[in-house]
Amino acid sequence: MPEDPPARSTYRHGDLRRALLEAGLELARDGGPEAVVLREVTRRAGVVPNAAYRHFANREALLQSVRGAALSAVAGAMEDELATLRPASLSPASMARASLRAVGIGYLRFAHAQPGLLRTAFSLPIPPEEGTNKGPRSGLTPFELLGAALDRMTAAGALPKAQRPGAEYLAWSAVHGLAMLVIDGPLRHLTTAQMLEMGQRLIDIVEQGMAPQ
Amino acid sequence: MPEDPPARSTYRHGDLRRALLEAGLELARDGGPEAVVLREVTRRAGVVPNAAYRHFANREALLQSVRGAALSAVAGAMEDELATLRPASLSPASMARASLRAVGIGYLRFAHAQPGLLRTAFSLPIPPEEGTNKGPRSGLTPFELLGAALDRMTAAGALPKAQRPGAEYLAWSAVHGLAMLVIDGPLRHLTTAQMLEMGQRLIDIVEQGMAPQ
DNA sequence: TGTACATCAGTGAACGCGCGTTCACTGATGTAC
DNA sequence: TGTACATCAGTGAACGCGCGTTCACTGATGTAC
Repeated sequence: MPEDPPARSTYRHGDLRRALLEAGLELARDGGPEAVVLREVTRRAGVVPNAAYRHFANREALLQSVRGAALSAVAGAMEDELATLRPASLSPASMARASLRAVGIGYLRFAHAQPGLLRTAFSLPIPPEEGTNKGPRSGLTPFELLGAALDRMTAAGALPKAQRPGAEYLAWSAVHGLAMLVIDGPLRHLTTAQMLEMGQRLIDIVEQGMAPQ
Repeated sequence: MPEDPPARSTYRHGDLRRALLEAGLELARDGGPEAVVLREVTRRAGVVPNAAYRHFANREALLQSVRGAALSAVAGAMEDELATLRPASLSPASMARASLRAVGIGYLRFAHAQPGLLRTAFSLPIPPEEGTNKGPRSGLTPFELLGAALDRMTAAGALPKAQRPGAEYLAWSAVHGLAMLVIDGPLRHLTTAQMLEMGQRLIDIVEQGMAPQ
C-alpha cells in the first residue's frame, strides 16, 4: 500500500535542494531541530539518502539552512503583526509602544502555532551574517525588528535613553521565556487566546517596568 | 591504559541505584537530558548495561529520577540565595521584594553554573507530585518558592492583589527566558557578573512593572 | 538540424556506530533450621 | 555455631534499529561542433 516514494517521472529531480529544505522544515515544524534527520528528509523528498550530499555538505549544513528559513519565518510573523498597525491614527509614542507589543505578540503567536520551528530558529549556530535571511518583507531578523521597535520608543520619549542599551535582551528574555513555557513547559495547554492574554500582561509589565513613572 | 571500569572488588555493587543516578546527573550536567544515555550511565557506574534494569524500568524512568534530582538542585540554589537575606533589618515590603529577587537570582546563578541541569530539570514529564523532591531544605519546588515570594509581596502590599493570579508565570517567563539566552543563546558568553547584572535589571523591571506607581 | 561527448544529479550497496532492550545465566548474600 | 537453600543483583551474549556517511556506478541533460 505505501507507495511512499512520490514516483518522480524524471530521473533528475528538478529542484531537490528546495525539496530537501522543505522536507526539513516540515520535520522541524513538529519535532524541532533534532527531528531534522537526513535519512527522513531524503525519504520525504523521494530520493535515496546520499543524494542529499549533492546539495548539502552534510546533515549539519542542511539543518543550518532549515534554521535560516525558520528564522525568516519568525521574522515574517512579527512583520505580519506590525502590518496590522495604523500609524497615522497614533501619536509617535503610542505607535512606538504598539510596535513593541506587535513584535512580541507576533513572536508568541508564532511560538504557539509552530513550536518546533521556533525552537529550530534559535537552536544555534546561526552566527554567519545573523542567518541567511532569504528575505521576508524587510529582510530584518527578529532581533533587528525588536531593536527597531525599541529605537522608535526612545525616539518618541517612551523609553529613557539610559534604559536603551541591552533592552533587546531584557524584552526578548521575557517574551522568549513565556514562549518556552508555552511550547514545552507548564503552560503548554493554554489556548491561543489565553496565551495572548498572558503575553499582553507580560509585555505591559516590560513596557511599564522599563519606563518607570 | 584506560582501566575505566572502577574495578569493583565485590560482585554486588552495594548501591548501584544511587551510582546510576549520580552518573546520570553528571551526564545531564554537561549535556542536558538527551545526554543521559543508559549505556553511558552504566559504563560510568562500572557495570554492564542491562544491570540498570534491576533499578529502573527503562531509560525514561532513570531520566525521570535525574529530572527530580535536578529540580531539587534548582530549588536548593534558590534557597541558598534566600538564606543570605537578613529579614530582621528590613520592612516586610522590602523583605518581600528582596525574596523575589533572591529567588530569581538563585535561578539564574544555577542556570549559569549548571546549564545542563537546569535544562534537565524542566525537560518535562515531571507531573507526578511536582517532582519527587528528595528534600532540599524546605522540600518546596522552585515554582512553590517563587509563589511564596509573590505571596509575601501581596501580603506586604508590594504587589496589588489583582496582579497576583498568574504572576508566577509572568515572573518565571522573564527569568527563564534570560536563563535560556544565557545557556544556549546569544548571551552564552556573558560572565557571571554580567549575567547577574542583566538579571537584576530584568527583575527590577518585573517588580516595577507588576506594581505600577 | 543532428551527433558526440562531458558533466554531474541521483542510484545501489555497503560500512561502522551506539543505542535500548531481551534472554538465560551465575554467584554473593541473608534467612531458616 | 553451622549448614541448606531461596533470593535476586549483576553478567554475558545477542537482537534489531536507524543513523550519517562513503564508494563506485549510471543515465539524463546541455553544449560544442
